[in-house]
Amino acid sequence: MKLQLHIKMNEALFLRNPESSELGKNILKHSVQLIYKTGFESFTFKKLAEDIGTTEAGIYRYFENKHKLLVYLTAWYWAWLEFQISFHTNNMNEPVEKLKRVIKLLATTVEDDENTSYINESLLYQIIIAEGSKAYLTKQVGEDNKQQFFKPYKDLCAVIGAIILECCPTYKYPKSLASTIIEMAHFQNFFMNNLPSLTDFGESKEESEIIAFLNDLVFTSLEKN
Amino acid sequence: MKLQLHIKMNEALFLRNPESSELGKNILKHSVQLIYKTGFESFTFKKLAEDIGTTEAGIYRYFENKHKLLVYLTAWYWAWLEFQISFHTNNMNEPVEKLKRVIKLLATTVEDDENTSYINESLLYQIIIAEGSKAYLTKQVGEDNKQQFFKPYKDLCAVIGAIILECCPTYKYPKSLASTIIEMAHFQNFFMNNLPSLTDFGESKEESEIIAFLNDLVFTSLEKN
DNA sequence: TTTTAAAAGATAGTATTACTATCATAAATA
DNA sequence: TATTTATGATAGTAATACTATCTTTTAAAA
Repeated sequence: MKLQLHIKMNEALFLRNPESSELGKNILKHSVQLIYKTGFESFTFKKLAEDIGTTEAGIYRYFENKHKLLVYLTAWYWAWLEFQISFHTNNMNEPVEKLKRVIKLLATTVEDDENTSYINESLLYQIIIAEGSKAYLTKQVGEDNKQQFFKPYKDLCAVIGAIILECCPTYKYPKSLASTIIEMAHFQNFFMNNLPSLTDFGESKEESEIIAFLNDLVFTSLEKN
Repeated sequence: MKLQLHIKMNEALFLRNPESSELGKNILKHSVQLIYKTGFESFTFKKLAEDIGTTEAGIYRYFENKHKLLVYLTAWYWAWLEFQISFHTNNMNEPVEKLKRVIKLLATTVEDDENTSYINESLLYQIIIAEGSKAYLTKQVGEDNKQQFFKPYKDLCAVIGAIILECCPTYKYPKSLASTIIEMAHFQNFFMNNLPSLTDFGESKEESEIIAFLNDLVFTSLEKN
């Protein structure tokens, strides 16, 4: 038996639901591969169409433009990760252990999840690291936010903030610390691999060191407060 | 008497030195204004040329493409900020006070510096916040790095890392903490203004709160270690 | 002062990107 | 079987990201 995890996406992100057809699923699958391979800047709907073996116009029936597609993919990832977190911290009652688990999940390269056949999570994780912030670092961030495009990110941040408060009810910056952990889990990874002198992990290039750094940062803060 | 601060830029960043002519200085000045106004994605050399009253081809004689121009502006900013830091922490002998000053400089909107007439630092600061990471979040980051485009950023990070070690010689992650402070000074500002629920400063929208958060984060870590 | 070299202006042109529109066909549904 | 719906094929447009060329202006060297 195979449980199918289904993430309900914001309908304003697409013109036609990509999960509703083979072509749609192919768009998701191949866009992850192609963005991973070429980077978001040189990624175009034309190349994607060629990759899939359909036409540009075909892609435009699903997504208005490549920005919306990127926002879709990042939103999907945050929703997926929130589920992973709730799943993996489900029966834990020690908040400190929970938060450690969260940090580990944020900073660890995920394996491809067989349950979601058309999205390769391990490639998507790399996309989140290198392109994720481009989803909101735009002039339209206000409008996109009004349309709730970033709700999964904000929800995840709220969940982590709540765990932080469980660890230390008097801590004053739970949400900022949560967004710091999320962003730094990814940026330190990007720096480690691309601009290593911005980190202390340039030699080893071990994710475990990023986790150790974040744990140190977070728990000294929470113990003191 | 007026002291002119001069920042020597990496020559591989431009085709013709923009500081060597009126047109060049206009390119810098108007590109800062235009990127600030329209965002980097919709910023084009054509619009810039119209803004200045020159032609597209004229801009291309100075910069190969808009990516190089963005890298130029960010590199300039980091070099300028490193000078500001060394200037403002010059006669301080208490490392903790020094680091507090650095955090304040990183997280405070700068006023336009009269000494550099053609670059508006206060607009540039906003560009760094919203577009800065796009300078390195690309597929060419490796090549750009080989050409030393990010040296000013790395130098700044090294300076801050050194101050961190002065505060606490046993601390294990000086460089990662430095890059975390730098990035978070900007991201928390962006979040506060655009996605406020990712921070604890959504109501007040006060930079001073970001500074307080970073101080708390950094100094509890350094005291404990 | 004249010569000449370098920078800037004016104009044109190309390939690619980011779309929109239309029509025919295939597949699913009523 | 009729009809809606998705897809495929093709075309077309405006904008972007450049490159090339030629002329005029400016400024430095002879």
